[in-house]
Amino acid sequence: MVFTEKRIEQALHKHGYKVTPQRRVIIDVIIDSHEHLTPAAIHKRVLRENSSIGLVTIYRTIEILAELGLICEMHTGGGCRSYLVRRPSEHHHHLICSDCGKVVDFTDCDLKGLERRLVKETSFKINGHLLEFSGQCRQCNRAAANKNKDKLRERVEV
Amino acid sequence: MVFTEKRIEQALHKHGYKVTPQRRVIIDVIIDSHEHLTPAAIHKRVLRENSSIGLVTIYRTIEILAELGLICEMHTGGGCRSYLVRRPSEHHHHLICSDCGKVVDFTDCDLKGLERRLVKETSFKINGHLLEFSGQCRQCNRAAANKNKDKLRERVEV
DNA sequence: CTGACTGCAAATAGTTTGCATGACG
DNA sequence: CGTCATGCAAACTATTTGCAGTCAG
Repeated sequence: MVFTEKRIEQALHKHGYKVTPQRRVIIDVIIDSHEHLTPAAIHKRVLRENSSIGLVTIYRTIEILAELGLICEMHTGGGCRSYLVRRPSEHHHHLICSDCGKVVDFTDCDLKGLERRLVKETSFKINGHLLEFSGQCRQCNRAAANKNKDKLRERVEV
Repeated sequence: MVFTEKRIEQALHKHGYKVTPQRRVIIDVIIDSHEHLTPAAIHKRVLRENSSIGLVTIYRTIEILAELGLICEMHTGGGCRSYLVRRPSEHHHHLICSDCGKVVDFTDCDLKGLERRLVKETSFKINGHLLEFSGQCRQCNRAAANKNKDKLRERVEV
């Protein structure tokens, strides 16, 4: 089950956002398409319904929808440029610290079983996968913990 | 073990690319940094070594290095904009057809064991993960197979 | 009514291209 | 020496912002 138009409109409402005709069209387009759409692609389709909606409105609307967790962003290659020397091993993954950007590589991901099941269930031919964990490294985690401690202290003192 | 400067220069050479001072500096910077660097960040560091290297050269060099598989691109959120209605289930992943863009969702990814091991080995606090499989859906796979058949036929006929 | 929303135009950021000059092999 | 590489400027593309008018609640 996927969010319906009504559900999305309720969510907008609940968070103090207005439900405008433009937003309705944009939401319809995203719901009707089962592909992942770039802002420009959404705009193109939206224009078929209402030729006066600006691309800016698409950007502003998807920002809100993403913020409310109603749509999700995908990573389809290209665009996110960030590079690292590669390990010659044919295959590896990353564990990335979202605070300091530190990267730890790991090789064995043990997804064969899952992959086999997906192939069986979807009839896809699977060529590859992208797996990344994100979190906080030891230092950043500790730093964050200390900061919280400070904050608590402040609250008590005030 | 990671690609060394020498290895990378050999690879450039082997593929008919020249080893210039600019490329040396860029390669050094990428090797020396264990973080993932954006083109702009690479440029900044490169300027410390040689203040006359242009950002354009960074772009052209990383393009080659990526093409030769010497560096790898990472996905660190933001930048890749492409959206889809979200399933209300708290957690899911995608299987994406690289030909037609069709997306299949799946929920259970069974990474707990791997996650536990990573936590133990790296002392990271893991907050989340990004998992995507890419491949060809049944239709596109079939279409591709037919096209290949046609190609083979052509070759035979010519 | 009033604050949030919209469209336009302009600003900004990121990336690519054309071209004359320079240098690796 | 020829070919590929470089740097500059300009062109593009993608995204964000400022603003005045408009509209949902």
